[in-house]
Amino acid sequence: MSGKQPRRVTILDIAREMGVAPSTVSNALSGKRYVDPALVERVKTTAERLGYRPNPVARRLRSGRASAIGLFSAMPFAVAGGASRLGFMMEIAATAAEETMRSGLSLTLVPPMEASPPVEDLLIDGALLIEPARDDPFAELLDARGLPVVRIGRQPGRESAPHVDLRSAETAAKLLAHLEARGARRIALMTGQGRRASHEETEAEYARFCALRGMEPLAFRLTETNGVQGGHDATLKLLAERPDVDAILAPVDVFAAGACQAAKEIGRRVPEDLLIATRYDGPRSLASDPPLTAVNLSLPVVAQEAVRMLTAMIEGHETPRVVPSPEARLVIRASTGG
Amino acid sequence: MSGKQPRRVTILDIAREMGVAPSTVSNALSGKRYVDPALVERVKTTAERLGYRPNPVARRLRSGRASAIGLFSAMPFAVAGGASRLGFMMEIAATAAEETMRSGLSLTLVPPMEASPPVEDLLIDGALLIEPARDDPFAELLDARGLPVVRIGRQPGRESAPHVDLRSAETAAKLLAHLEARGARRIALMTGQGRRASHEETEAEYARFCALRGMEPLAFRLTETNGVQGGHDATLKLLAERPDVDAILAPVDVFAAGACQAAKEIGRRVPEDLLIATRYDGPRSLASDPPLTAVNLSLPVVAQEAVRMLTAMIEGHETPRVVPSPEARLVIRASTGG
DNA sequence: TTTAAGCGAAAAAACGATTTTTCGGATCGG
DNA sequence: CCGATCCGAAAAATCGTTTTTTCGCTTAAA
Repeated sequence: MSGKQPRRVTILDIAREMGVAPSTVSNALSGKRYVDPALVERVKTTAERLGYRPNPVARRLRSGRASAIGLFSAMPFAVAGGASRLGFMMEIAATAAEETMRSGLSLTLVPPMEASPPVEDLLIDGALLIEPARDDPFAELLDARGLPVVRIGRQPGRESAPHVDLRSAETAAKLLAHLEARGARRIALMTGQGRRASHEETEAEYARFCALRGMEPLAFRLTETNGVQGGHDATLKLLAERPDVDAILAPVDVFAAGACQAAKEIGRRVPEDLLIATRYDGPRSLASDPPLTAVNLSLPVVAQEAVRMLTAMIEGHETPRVVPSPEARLVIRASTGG
Repeated sequence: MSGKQPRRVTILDIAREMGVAPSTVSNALSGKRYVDPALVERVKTTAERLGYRPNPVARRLRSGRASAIGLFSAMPFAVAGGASRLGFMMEIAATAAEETMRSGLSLTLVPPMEASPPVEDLLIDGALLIEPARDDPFAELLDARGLPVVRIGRQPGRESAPHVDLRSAETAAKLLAHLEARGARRIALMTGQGRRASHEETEAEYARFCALRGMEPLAFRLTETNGVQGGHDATLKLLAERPDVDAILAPVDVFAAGACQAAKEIGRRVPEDLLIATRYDGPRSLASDPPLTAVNLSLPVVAQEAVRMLTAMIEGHETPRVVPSPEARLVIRASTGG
């Protein structure tokens, strides 16, 4: 069955085999110091023949070199995790893992958990942090540990930290314009309570939009951990108090899903009587009834960029501190009459 | 910004500070050997006071443990990866990551890639392998390395290897019975070419189903790497040659998605003229037009069980070699008249 | 009273590489 | 011809733990 592992070939085996010093083997293989070219060749051949694979742990202990990065989600459990675990984080994870492996590193998944994971014990050289809020605890732990971090989405209060900008203001503008074009005259906004850039930018854009049109702003911040139920309840209340609302922009997909449910329950047809739109075009927007209009955030590209920034930082290369995400594209579905 | 890092507190600092040996500090903190309880307390206090954080790299180098497991997908790129990266693997990844972290380990994502990832160099103590085919290359590499592996889905030819049984025969039986109940009289089967247990079991179940009813079997194996297009083309051909086919069971979701497309193109209405069902109830089955009837495979539970088995194996505990997945539940959607 | 166990803690070795220091021999200038 | 310089490679130190071995002391058995 699981036969015992044959001991791994080390640099010492090569040295013994050739009758040279381990340091010479190391230098020959890494090219850090000059070694006679003929000897380098012999070392390489021997290493190849013996099947030598450097031990990344040992290498790291001594030199502090890179071997893995972590992907953290700052999103609360009920939004990022929960029953249907798919979504934002996983979409980024898939691409990031591939890009990471391509750089010779590996990607450790640090899911949102009720009990905060032991950040200190993780063997990582850097981290990707998804949509951190203003006082994100992960961000603080990671910064305290002195690790290079690339944020996916600007972190309020840490504008100068390296990040991929998700351009939420533009996304909000697009969605609002779309709702208006579809006939909305009174649009309500439902964002999350977490102090994330996407919420703040969306609110600002919404305020501007309303001001320009003399539309009375109707903005709410819901607790993200309440999930679908939270969106549902808020929508019931909203529609009861303000029956003239004819569109809801709920960037958090679970809230939008809850809004759909609520509308159906009280007999408001979507999209005929009420338009609903969300931000992330993920499984939840598809699974809603009706499916939700959203935007394509090009998360694979975002993830790729983020990994590139992070690996550059780890290796000490220059890299721009802010990289914009590709322009978001509207994905029009039945919830706005697609 | 990131001021220079104050040298990290090591176990040696604690030892010096207290005038005891480093090994005593180690044993006091880890509890591996008996140390006077009063001394343990003092050590812990001192460690706390100095802000000691164990260095995971050094720990790993000495103990040989990577404290991580890998999640491998044997599924070909076009099915598991590609444009829409979500799905089976990611759904398992999300739960597995959480369960893994709960055990004090971390999870490394090894995505399906065109160029096979360097399995030898990964820092892992064990692996989860998703739906390996008979001669799966990952399985061979992992076994050759002597790593504990838990398969998610039985591997043909390696029946005795530890795995979570996905019970594909029962799943197939359920789907076939459902199609029949919805009026199907001539059901075609579209599986993949990879020699996976799920395909083999489904085919066997299908053969039995047909034999019992005197139904002529119409089974096809498509190349999985052809993705949606493959399912699309095969369906066009099938329906042209056998217009009497009134239902298609395509366990691979991309094939089912392709079948939907093809049916629409040639004016066969789904579900009125043609029933279509698939296996995995993931984003692709939701995103199809119409959404696809599928089964809930309880992947979170499956992932959790698999991680538990694997951690038990890594720690050398006893564990059953085969654990059955929960019973699959039909999720009836529009593609079969849901 | 002598010796053998037993015990908790100290000391040392080990993990596998990288980095720094030392060393022997050739080269060169004076 | 002697000493300083330079060079490539060997030797040693290092990274921070864990694991193994050794040690000094007390206690129990003979």
